[in-house]
Amino acid sequence: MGYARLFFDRIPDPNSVLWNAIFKGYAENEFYREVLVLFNQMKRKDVKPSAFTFPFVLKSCGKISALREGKEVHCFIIKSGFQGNPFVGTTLIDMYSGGGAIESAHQVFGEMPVKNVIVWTAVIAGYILVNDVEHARKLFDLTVERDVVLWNTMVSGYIESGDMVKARQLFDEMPNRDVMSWNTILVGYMNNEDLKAAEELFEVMPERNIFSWNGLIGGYARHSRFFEVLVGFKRMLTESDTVPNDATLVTVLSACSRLGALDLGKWLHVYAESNGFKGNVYVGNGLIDMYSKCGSIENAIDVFNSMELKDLITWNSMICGLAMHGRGIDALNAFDCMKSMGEKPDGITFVGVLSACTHMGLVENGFSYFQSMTNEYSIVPQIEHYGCMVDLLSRAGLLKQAVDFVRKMPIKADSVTWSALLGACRVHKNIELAELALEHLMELEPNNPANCVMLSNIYGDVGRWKDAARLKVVARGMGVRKIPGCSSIEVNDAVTEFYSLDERHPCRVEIYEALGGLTELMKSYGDEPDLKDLR
DNA sequence: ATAGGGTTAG
Repeated sequence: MGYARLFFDRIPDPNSVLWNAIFKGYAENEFYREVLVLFNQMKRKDVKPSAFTFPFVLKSCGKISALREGKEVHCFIIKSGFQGNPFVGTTLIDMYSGGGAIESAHQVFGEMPVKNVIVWTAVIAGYILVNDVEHARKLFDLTVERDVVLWNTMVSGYIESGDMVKARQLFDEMPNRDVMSWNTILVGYMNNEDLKAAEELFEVMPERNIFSWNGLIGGYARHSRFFEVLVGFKRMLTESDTVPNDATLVTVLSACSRLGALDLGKWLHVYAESNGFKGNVYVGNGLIDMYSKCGSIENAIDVFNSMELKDLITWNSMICGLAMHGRGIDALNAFDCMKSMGEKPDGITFVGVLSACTHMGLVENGFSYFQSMTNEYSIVPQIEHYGCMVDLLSRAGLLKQAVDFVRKMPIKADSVTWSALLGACRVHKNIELAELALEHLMELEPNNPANCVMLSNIYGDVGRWKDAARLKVVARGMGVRKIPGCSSIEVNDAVTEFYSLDERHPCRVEIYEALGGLTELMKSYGDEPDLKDLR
């Protein structure tokens, strides 16, 4: 765009076609503000816009939610007699409904002399966007011409409102379906918690494209079914001609992160580099996160350094990854570096920054970063940030201050916050505050036995066995079993889950013998393993 | 040279 603009600026009296070309360039590259600035210049130079001008300008207004400017453009359109143009009208409808002004969108629609199927689709999509499916359906029933896009729009309207029955009914009524119709209903089932229906549909689809595969794999990922993500990806590679794209890789990388599948993650890294994804910001971000969460922070840093283009998520992934690995200084340095590169931090950046402070015990620094959120960056701290502060104080052993902080918080503390405090009470052996934390946790999560088990363990630590037993009984009385903490390890190209004291593995005897040997070895180095939790 | 539908990351 830089060169295009230089060239444009040297044209003595650009006509409307040339103006439209520069608008198109800026709109396609998401420089929406620049489109509006240039449109004003065009008006000042008295160049008459054509019907082609307004779609670019209106789209830009919509994208940056500049409804006020959009209305001015609308007036200009009426004055210059373009309001009947279907292209202009459609973009007006789109802009108004995108800004929540559905009445204005409907008015534009009503005043249009020629309503083709695209105009109808735009206004129906508008009603869907403002959660008025019923109104959308009424309009749909009034249409005389229906093409596959209109049908798909109405089907996805029902899906977004959570009504899969109506969506499926309409899908079955469709005179003809394209791949997108199938993909829409597939993702619909996935997002409305019916994985089985989605899986069955996937098997009978007449045709699949990249969106079908990503819909399946991405749906699994959203439901934390990470093994299925890997299985789906392997199926895609072996039994289809569809080539993975960046969205596919990002999804599979996130599954690797959660499963600790470092070898597969490394394979994906090589695959990405040799298949044209070098320099893809999405994939790079996924790789940073995968390497961090799989324990390989050095590889994460290498990916980070190799990325020429970085966005907010790149920085956030790196900062959070470093904090996660206890490299607080590096995390805070990265934060400074980010600012000097002109990238604006957001709420998630501060989750990383605050947890970096927590792991280094930097209470005062943590507070000044917390203050800077509102003072310097006008970011309103959310519950997770208050939780970070409670965690910061708690882990530093300042339990009393942590409770005071909770009392002064403008938001009600959630279970994560109280659990952080409860966990720290165990380390710092503070029974009184542990009991207080449990009281609140019982209110917030009355059916989670983990909280009672934790307090029971704290009693056990200090030898109050009666109280410990009493709370174990309470925990058991909750009717649900505590979900055991589960971990996973990648061995020989497969990921295996395991629990504490797991007896399921065929090699359990050898595994526990090796663990016993390691424990002895640690003792010989003077380390005394704390085996309390293995009771 | 312009308008309506689907997937991804912290």
